Amino acid sequence: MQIDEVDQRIIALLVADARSSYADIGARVSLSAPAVKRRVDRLRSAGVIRGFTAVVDPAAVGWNTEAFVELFCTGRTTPAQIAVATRRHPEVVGSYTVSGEADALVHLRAADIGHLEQALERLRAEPFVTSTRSMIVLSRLVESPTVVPAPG
Amino acid sequence: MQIDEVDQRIIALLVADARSSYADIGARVSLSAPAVKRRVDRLRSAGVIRGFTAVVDPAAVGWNTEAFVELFCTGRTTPAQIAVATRRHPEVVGSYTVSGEADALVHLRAADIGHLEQALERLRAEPFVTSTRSMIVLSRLVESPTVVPAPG
DNA sequence: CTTGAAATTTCGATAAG
DNA sequence: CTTATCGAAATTTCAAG
Repeated sequence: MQIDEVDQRIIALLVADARSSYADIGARVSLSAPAVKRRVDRLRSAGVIRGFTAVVDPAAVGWNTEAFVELFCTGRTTPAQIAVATRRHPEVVGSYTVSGEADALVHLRAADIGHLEQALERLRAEPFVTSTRSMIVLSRLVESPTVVPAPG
Repeated sequence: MQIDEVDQRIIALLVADARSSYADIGARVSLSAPAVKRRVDRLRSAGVIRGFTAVVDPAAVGWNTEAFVELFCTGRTTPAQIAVATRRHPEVVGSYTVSGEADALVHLRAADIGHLEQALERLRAEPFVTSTRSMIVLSRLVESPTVVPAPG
């Protein structure tokens, strides 16, 4: 799909504030509200824009503990297997296959250390997991929800 | 601040779709639209809801390469130092101090391997960085923008 | 094929109960 | 918190570039 500079600016504006009106966006990109809506609809159906979400402070809803866990897997483990296995756990907020020593990196978010330990235990129980190495997050320094290239 | 079950359900609905109307949300939580708006306003000013954003497919906007980099730092490096240093780089989408071997974990997103290498080089040039260990993301299996505890 | 303008419907914000 | 109201925004339709 083709994305022009106007689309990029619209995307950037929606990332900054998903609730801004089409008229507001239109004013900034020199287009009418319906024209903006059509572009947004097109971007949505093309999958460029996956959706709109609220950014929530995890601590405020009681999720105070976070960790990144490196997974070491048995020889013939497929990414698909890791995907379905990690997706099962509600504590998993991110999961990636990676190059390097480990086979996968899993981002966990839990209520507290006890909850985290329990989630980790469940992860380790997956049949293809041979071992894990955990990094507990001490403080979150940066966390951008999404990133778009700078307009221009 | 106090968050009740209704607030939690409202948050969950907004995470699922930040553009749903107050009336729609109200219908699902058995409240009127103004009542929902008041709660959302309260949650926003309390910082529980940080904002609303569009979820964008990074690949669709030309960011095809991703990596997690472990930072090893000199003895007296503070989290604040790491924060300001990592925040400077536009490729950094996440940055955390962690327990374990490394001192920090940095999540990078770049256009391609060349761009990633360049960003990594800039990171390694930070005075307090003694060494790094990179995990290049081969495939993204799970990536939830945010997570809220299951309602109920 | 995309835009802009007008018309209709829906939504948001506020006041009152 | 709810109902009611007014102004604004979204959405559809349609005509024009």
